[in-house]
Amino acid sequence: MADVHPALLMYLGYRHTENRVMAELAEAGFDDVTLAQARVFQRLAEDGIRLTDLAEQAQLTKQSTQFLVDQLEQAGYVERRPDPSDARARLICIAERGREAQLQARQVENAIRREWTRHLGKERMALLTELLQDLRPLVDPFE
Amino acid sequence: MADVHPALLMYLGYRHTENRVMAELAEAGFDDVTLAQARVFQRLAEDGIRLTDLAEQAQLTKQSTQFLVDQLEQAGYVERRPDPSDARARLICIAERGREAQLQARQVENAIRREWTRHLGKERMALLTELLQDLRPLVDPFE
DNA sequence: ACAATTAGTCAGACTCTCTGACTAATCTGA
DNA sequence: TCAGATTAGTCAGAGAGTCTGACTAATTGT
Repeated sequence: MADVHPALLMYLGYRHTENRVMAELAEAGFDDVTLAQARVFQRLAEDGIRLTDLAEQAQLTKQSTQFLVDQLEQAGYVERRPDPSDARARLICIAERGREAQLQARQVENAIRREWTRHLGKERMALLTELLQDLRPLVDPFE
Repeated sequence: MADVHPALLMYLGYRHTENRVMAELAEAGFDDVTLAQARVFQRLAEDGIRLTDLAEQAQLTKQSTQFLVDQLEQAGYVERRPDPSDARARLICIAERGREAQLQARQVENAIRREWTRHLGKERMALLTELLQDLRPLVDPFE
């Protein structure tokens, strides 16, 4: 069947990457992060993010996000700092252990990038990335 | 930041499509399907599939899959038939209401395909699909 | 200054997913 | 051939994840 929807193919690529990252994180000792936690963690920005914004990006309610961030904080992956611009808000930042996990995750991501590049060739891999980027305005609610 | 991982871009495309399908299904009256149910339903083959195989493809335990299939069956989206080749097994098939929902979902998918094609152009859309297909052996555990 | 909005929290219910223990049918090899 | 191992599915219970609703405190706008 040649007529598989591109979105399904995208899903396969994403799922494969997520699986690999989770597996290798666990192997590297980060075996206390759940998938749900990782999906939230993944969206943390370098300079911190508010719970509400994080929730919106993760497509979760802020209560659900809070539940997961609490666990990430408990486990040392994340810390909350006061938001200097708003006393109600707090900025969720990557903490020490989170930084280490992030490094590990990036290595897996890079490995996958290399595998895909080796398979497609450098040109076509660049093309794929470019095409996906082009599609972004249509599919990314934050762009 | 130009260096977003292609897998993340893939995720955005998939999530957008899934969101759209779910929203328009709900609008068309199929508002009793949950996301978890839909993700299982999506994997049903024309000639039926066994619970165990469905579970493997959905990356769930067979107990979880059973839980969701039971609900889909209750709601008329799915029916179970005996498997002629194995008296232990049953084939999970698409039922009447499921057929209707599938039709609706396909229309949304086709609409998205058209939108993407309009945005990228016919050539580049074909190229994207081809590149994603090429990647499939690396990312699809069933290929 | 005060009403409306926004950021976050708390509590409780419901959905989803898992592990473990089980039955029945099928397969395998001595 | 037939007894043990495997496979397909089920049942029960626990745990994780997600939601809605009600709330407090800070900020914004008029």
